[in-house]
Amino acid sequence: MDRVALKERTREHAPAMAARPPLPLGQILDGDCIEAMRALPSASVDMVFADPPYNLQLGGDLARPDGSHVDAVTQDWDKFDSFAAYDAFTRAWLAEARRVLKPDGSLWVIGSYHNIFRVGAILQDMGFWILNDIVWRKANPMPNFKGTRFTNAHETLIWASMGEKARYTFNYRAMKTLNDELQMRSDWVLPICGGQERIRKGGAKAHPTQKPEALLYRVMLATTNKGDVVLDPFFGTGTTGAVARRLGREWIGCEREPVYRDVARERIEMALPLDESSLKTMQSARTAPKVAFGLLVETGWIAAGTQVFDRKGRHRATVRADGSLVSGDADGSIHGLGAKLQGAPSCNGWTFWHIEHQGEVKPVDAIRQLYLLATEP
Amino acid sequence: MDRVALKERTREHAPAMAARPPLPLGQILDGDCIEAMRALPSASVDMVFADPPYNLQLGGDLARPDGSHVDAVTQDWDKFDSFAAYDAFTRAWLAEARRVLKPDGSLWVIGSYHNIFRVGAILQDMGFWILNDIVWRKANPMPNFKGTRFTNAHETLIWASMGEKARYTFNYRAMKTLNDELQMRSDWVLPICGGQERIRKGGAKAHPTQKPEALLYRVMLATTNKGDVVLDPFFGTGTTGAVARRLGREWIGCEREPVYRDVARERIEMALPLDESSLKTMQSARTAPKVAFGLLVETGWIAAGTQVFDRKGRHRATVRADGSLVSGDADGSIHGLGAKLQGAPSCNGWTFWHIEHQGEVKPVDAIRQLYLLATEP
DNA sequence: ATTTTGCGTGAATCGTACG
DNA sequence: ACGTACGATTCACGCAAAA
Repeated sequence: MDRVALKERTREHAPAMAARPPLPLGQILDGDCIEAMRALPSASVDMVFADPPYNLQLGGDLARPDGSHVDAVTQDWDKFDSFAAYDAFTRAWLAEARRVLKPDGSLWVIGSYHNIFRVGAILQDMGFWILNDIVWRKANPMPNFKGTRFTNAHETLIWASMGEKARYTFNYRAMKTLNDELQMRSDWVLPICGGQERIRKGGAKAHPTQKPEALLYRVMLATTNKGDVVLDPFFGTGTTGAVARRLGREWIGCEREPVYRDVARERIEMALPLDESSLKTMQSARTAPKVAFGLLVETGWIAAGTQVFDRKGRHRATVRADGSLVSGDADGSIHGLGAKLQGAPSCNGWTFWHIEHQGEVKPVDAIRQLYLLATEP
Repeated sequence: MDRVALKERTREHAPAMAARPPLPLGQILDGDCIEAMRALPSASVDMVFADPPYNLQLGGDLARPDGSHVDAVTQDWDKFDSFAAYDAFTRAWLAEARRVLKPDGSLWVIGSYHNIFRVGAILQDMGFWILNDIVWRKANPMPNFKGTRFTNAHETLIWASMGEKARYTFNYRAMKTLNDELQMRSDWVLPICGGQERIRKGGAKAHPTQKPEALLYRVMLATTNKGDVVLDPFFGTGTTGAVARRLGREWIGCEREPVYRDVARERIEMALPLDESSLKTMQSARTAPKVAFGLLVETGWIAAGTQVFDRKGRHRATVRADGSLVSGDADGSIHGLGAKLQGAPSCNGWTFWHIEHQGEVKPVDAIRQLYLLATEP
């Protein structure tokens, strides 16, 4: 895995070499996240992923043109008296996040224009060093029903290290493989969380702001390594925990609503960890084609760990988490490995590799077509 | 054109009713932008578009509000001090921008993750109300050569009104037309400025951060009207002026570098204004000529006594001679009765009620459109 | 069984004029 | 500063019901 930049030496993060309290791995801590984080030792986690309240400040009710009611975020946890109050809250949880992060760890925060500018400025003031801002471009956002503004079709994530000179983890090669051999950009197109993935209780959504697993998948695959500890101070229904388990990362959550904690625990229990070979991500350079095979893995159209094979059954391979394939000692992109196994100069992996899908054997290109049909036109 | 929300009345923006200094339209003001803006009358411009310096370490570009120089010589410079200086500079120019903006005017700022979070938080603190954050997704960004981060493939714009209750201009219909009859979203894909458009002096680019005209075109078309005054405090090579001229908007620039001023003047002179007919944009119903339902009855397009019904045939009503509807005991306007029968708080009668016209079932809005077509000058 | 149509819904700062 | 009346406004996706 890639380690970038020099190791930062700061007194505040010198690891305590004496006996340290054990980390509550795989646990959801009860109560206020700031209090909960205080119970954790300093410099002990590799990543913090935070989806704090956005402080939306919504007005009255909103109706669609057809008269139906928009189910808005009206929860108390999103209410703050003023920008100053929100800022104080933000400083408090960020300070704890900074304390528990290892010097080489990194921070992710997601937000919208309501809060993200404040969060970004505060974390800069605290010494965090912004590495990228990432735009999650929603494939299917809610429209602006009244025609008063531009459709609010994205959210923003900030990725920051502990300081300008800090090392941090960035799995460049895995990201490039995931993006079909093009550098991963700062704008990610992903659908919002809906369908089977959206957790419902009695027909209603269990949590108003559940994030898609594909988003966390990319975040974690890009900036943590297997076995790393990921802390989510605003755990909600546990998307972070579910993805961490799938990707072989350790996790700790904080969540003060008992209902969300229950939902999260049940959900994470059902998340199946990927096996060892699927988790190994590409380490070296390869060459390959166009529409990302990795995107199909990330979005769950093809699960990591899935077996693929050629039409005559002479070659088999396993899909890894970053969209690469592994077959015995050999690995590569769908195209590279196909060529290697056949001893051919090149291979169109999309038509070479097949998959069993709904009881039928289909080329993986068929899955791509399904994805394209479902997302593009 | 659309005006949204109530007119804000604040003392700070009460227009001076006495003689006002004339606006220096079509001029590039010399010197520091904060000083230059001080020469402009309060509440006099409709839009401010600002592309402030991004890089916090451009010591030469940073001056404190009192004019003193920000010392940025030492390599190990104090981040907090530099952020504070940048914030002071930002507050100073935003305060002047706020003073010169009309109560119904709006502000645009473009930036990257280096500065946009600070700018956004500060403008919120000053009372500006964020309407959208817009992501300019670069079609052709510079790659990340070292492979240490995600390719930084976007910049962020903030669009803000003078306050929560302020009116602002948003040409919804023009944007929808521009976007192939779909609502314009908050993510815009546009190429960076290059090729013929990129101004060069002796082979080298004349300005390091020249923005594409397409970006300003969309900004101005969306949020100003013909004849509006647009102020750009960081004029550079005058993209704002060139697009303003093309779109029939007035402009004022501030730029302290003589070289940029010369380039901008020459460039804007060559920009050809569009003719009147090209400038006419699609109007929303809100601003299109109003047609009362009663007028259609009065003029015989819909006869009194005609039966109207909702699309699913659950409700029927009869048109009365005064343009009201009656259904059993209930009556009212097309909107009021529609709402009443559905038990809804409101209803768009134009699309709710249908009529049989030439053997087809059509919303009554279709008849209004026919009327408009037939009576259009 | 397969295709078409209908309907519900998603982190939303979502109206204006005139009494 | 209210209240009240008028009237303008939606995209993509998942799933269920119907054809």
